[in-house]
Amino acid sequence: MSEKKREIISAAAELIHTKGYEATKLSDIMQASDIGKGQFYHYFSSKRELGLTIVDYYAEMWDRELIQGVFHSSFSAEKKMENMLEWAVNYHVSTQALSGCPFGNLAIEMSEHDEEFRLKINNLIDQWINHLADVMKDLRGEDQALQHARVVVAQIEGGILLMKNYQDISILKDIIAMIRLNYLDKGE
Amino acid sequence: MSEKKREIISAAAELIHTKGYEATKLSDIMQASDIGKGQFYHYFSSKRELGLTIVDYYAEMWDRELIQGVFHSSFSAEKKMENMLEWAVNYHVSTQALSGCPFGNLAIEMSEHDEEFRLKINNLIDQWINHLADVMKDLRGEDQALQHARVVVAQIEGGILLMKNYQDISILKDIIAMIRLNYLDKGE
Amino acid sequence: MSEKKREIISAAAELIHTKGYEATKLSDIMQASDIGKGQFYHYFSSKRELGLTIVDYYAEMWDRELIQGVFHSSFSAEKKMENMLEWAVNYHVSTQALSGCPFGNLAIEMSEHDEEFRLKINNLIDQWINHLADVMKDLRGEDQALQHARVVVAQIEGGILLMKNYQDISILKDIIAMIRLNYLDKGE
Amino acid sequence: MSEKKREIISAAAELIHTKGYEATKLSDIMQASDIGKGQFYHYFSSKRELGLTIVDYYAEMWDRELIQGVFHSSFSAEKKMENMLEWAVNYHVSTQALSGCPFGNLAIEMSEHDEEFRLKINNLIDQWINHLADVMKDLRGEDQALQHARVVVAQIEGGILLMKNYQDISILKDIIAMIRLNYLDKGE
DNA sequence: GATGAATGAGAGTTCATTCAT
DNA sequence: GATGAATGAACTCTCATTCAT
Repeated sequence: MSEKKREIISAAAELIHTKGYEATKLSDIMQASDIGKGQFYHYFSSKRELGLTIVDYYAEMWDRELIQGVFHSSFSAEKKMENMLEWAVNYHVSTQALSGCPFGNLAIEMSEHDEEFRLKINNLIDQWINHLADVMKDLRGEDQALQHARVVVAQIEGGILLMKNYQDISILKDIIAMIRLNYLDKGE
Repeated sequence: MSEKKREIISAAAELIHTKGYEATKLSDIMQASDIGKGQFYHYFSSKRELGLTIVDYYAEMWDRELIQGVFHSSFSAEKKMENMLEWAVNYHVSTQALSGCPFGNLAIEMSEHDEEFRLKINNLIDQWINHLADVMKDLRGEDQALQHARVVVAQIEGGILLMKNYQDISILKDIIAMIRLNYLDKGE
Repeated sequence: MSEKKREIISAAAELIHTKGYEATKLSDIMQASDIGKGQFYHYFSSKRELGLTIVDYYAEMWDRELIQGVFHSSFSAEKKMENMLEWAVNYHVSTQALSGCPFGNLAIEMSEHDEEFRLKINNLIDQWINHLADVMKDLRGEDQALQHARVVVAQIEGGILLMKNYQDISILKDIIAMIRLNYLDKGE
Repeated sequence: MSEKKREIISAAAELIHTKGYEATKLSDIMQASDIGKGQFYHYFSSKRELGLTIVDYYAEMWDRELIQGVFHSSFSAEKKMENMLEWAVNYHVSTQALSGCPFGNLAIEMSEHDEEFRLKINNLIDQWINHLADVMKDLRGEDQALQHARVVVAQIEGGILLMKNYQDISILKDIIAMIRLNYLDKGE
């Protein structure tokens, strides 16, 4: 993939993360990645195609950081869970972004009226939940492992939503802390 | 408030709930509420003002159904919690809408770049959390009541997000069931 | 129909007559009828809809001048034929337009890839041929009346094509004269 | 001329025949002849130059099939006329194309606003008419030979126009049959 | 209080053409 | 001789908003 295409994707990803898909205009993207109209359409056939490519771009990051970096690591279940929680918070701390979850936002904006977006995003979320369910099995046995995984993911995504609405990252930190308390520090 | 204005608000609220604020066009609203351009601008000075009015409209519903109907009722803390959970699920069951949470969606779409929207929505969420914190105090003592309230709200909002992305209401039902298990059926 | 809409139609009809449908740009139409983009789309939902409306506009003229004015007149068959030929030449003489036949041009441009255009135009041509076939029956009996009607229409449309390519109206006049000779002055 | 250039010309000729000059985009041509932007501009300096080249390409075919193949043959005038009529119908039968006459279409689309196109096409048509006039002289004497030639060409081109608008080749066949009847089977 | 015509900036997209490699 | 990235004007169309009646 050409350098320029990558540049467009990452500039657009950031814009869409911040403003949403619909509110991000092609002109914003062109300005942010310093290209003209023609060049944009040289690389992408439409704004929607760019949007879908961005989801793929998140999917790669996701796979690298979460699936490979956390779940496929050789750490213990406890440590995996801990790393996942840290990773979730750190993303928002490091970017100082109070924009929320990049694909959580897209999930809400696109799921109902664009099936292709929905499925791509759902694939990410479903992977997350399933890998977490495996960790749950190690942590607390087979019983309701999937349900607990869903609860944790919901809690994180909901926590990010609250953080965004309060524009205060400590809200998310607190909620993540509660997950830790509930699933990791139980017996202590 | 004139009947027509109310009609516009409720038609627009539904559209925005489904498609989002940005993706809902004035023309959609005019068509859905059967009015012309002139009449719209007679009642509202701008699309944004309508949007803000819609948040107020949700605030009324909110106050009626959740604050008065649940938290200010004379039921026990357990029953209040139970009713709140039922109310949360029922909204999505009854409307068969897989559109998600009307103001949760707006929170994500608007919080970062429109402070007035953010504050209005935050007011609703904050009320919810604070009233729930009171219930928590009754249920399980002062300790971390606010944190637990936030966790529950996050879990519900996150559950709705997952439900929307899976386009499957059972996801939300399961997550709500887990909250019930965690906070209500503990000792049983 | 509003005056403005009529103005747009007639300005656009002339442009499309001269330059063709595809080569006539919205900006040409806007300039010629002195309107802005918005106003155009207030009256028409698309360029194509305008195009179809223009065919209807020709159909009206057609009905008025040819069907009512010539074929439904109380003249003899000879006189009807004569009037039709005169009308055909006069259109091109009076407008000094060497643009050809307004809907003959469209027939060629649109027939193959836009069925709605094709059918609308075909309706005009078919009416012409059928009314002329009736005149032929009066003139020279039932035998091959339809075939002769088609031949005459083909000769006229083909004559207009030659006229346009030679950019010389005398070509058309000559061909019309030959039709007259063939069908009207036979016995003389 | 390189093989590739010939390929581009024939692919573009077919596209323009079907869709028209304006509606045929460079991208269509590039796709149909499997070349890139650079290669196109290596062989042609512009779309217009390609268009003019295509008329030349038709002129060659024209010369080969009609002028040499029919008019310069050693057949009798009757047989030449007959062969010309057969050739005219066969082109549309064999290609099953209801796209009409390749340069008749161009004549209508281009004659009025591109003098170079007009003259090139006019050259073809004029040759046709003049050669046919010679045949007419043999067939029916000097009297109005040119006029009759024009009428026949007009009838054929008009017949093709009707055929295209009816999307029915039998219309053309019928009209050609009438020419035969009029000029060849007269005395029989 | 209501209508819908008018506005015009800007949306996403197309396209012939140029240019660096 | 060939590639495809880059250009930018122009294209059809959208939209929130204003204005005259």
